[in-house]
Amino acid sequence: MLSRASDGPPGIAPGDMSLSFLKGLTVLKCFDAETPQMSIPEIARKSGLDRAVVRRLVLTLVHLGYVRAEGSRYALTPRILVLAGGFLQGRRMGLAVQPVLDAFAVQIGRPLVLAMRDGTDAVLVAQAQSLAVPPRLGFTLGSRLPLAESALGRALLAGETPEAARALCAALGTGDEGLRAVDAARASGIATATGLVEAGVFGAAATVAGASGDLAAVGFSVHASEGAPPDPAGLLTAARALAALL
Amino acid sequence: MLSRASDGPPGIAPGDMSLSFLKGLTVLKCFDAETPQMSIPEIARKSGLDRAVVRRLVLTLVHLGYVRAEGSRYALTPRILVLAGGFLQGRRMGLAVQPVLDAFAVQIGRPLVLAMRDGTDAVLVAQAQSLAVPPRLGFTLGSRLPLAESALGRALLAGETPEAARALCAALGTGDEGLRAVDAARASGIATATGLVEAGVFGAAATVAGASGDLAAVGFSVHASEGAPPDPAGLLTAARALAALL
DNA sequence: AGTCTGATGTTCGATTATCGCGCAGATGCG
DNA sequence: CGCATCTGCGCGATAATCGAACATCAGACT
Repeated sequence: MLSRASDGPPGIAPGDMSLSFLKGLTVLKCFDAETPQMSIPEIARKSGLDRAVVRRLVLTLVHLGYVRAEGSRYALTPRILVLAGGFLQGRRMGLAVQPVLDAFAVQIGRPLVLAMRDGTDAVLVAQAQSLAVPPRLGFTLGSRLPLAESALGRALLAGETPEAARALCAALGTGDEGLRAVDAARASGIATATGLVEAGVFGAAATVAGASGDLAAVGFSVHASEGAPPDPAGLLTAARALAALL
Repeated sequence: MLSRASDGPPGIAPGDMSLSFLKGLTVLKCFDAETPQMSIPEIARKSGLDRAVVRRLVLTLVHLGYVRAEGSRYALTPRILVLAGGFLQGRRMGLAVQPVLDAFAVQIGRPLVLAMRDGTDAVLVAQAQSLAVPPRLGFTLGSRLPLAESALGRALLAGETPEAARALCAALGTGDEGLRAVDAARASGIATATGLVEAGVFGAAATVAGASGDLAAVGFSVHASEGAPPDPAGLLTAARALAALL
């Protein structure tokens, strides 16, 4: 995992990268939902790096304000969100995308989420509530969803070329069902998934082919206990409106 | 700005940090709302680093998937949000905080935001909509607000000890008005600010003294054109509910 | 079209920042 | 108390990094 070796063409020559920076980012991503707070040796075990190396990297993060010491353990600070804000504000998520997402959430009557592909995952990049419906799995910005088993992921795959979608499904080791679901989504415009990410949950999503080249998916999910889901056709309208903004 | 030198006690010895990692993070934070897309020389100018150094650091970010090339310019990818997700999920923002924030946004009738202090700024860490009210300034997670001129910032200062609040106001070079506003907020429980962050906007916030030590502020804002703001007392109830979760 | 200039991309020998072993101290357990 | 294990940290050796200099590119001008 910690490697300057290129895994695929066109790779980046090892001499064209910074090993220390790569290690530093490896340390940074050790802080996650399961382990928000860790000691130096815990980070060393999780990252596979030497304790002394981890110590210098963590102290660098402390110096810059991204991490703070809590006793002999370390945790991320809110400053890490500012890095995310660079992405969100750079793409005008707050100014342009969020109001449209909010309006469609009200119109459709369900909380909506917007996701983009990151490797073989769908990553949440915006969300809107329409009612005080509790998020089912506690998703936040940055939450990952599987590409082949979630409606959002399938909508993202549907937005790729058939070749790219097939390659991604192969990389995921997904069965024919996932690829068929993606093909169906491409044909109908609406991707669905039931009970794959969470038992009893139906999800629907539409592909957002951004005018400036960004690919995203907008969708909602409904638990069986909440009654029948709304007509997903509204997602197509939302997708068209969002496409102009991405 | 790019320095291993310690600015305040207790500092971290230069030998205890990684200069390459520090430079890398300096490059990462160059990507912001104003400059979401930059070339190597542009990043070099903005960061004060040599072009060759920037090139290696940027290619490291490309290799790890945090940045992608768009022609000869580079931009952040959604993967950067996953780092933010580590913070958000580690503090159960999605699972525990968001539903409470959503419920109070409905109850109070205004979109609500939750902020935490980051140095001399307030940083947005969560937000909830009640109606399809467009965010005024396009705020996203990670957006910064001034500590002394915003209701949220003043509520955060009110949650600090009087000594710490005074020191922060001194560091900000704020006038007596800011400090008086903080003192008033500490007394009443509600911080307010009118027309300082944006003309014609009234903001109100309450301090959230988290049970586990986290300090936050919850608040809303209303533009004069939207009519009278709701009674801010609801923020006190929201603050108490959120305090149990932070 | 050709030339010039400034900007940008890239290389590689020199230098220094980084590595990680080994030691000292702390902690927990029998 | 003794022992085993874990953690923090120093410093000589070395590999990673630096950045000057060169190569290439892009745009302006004639």
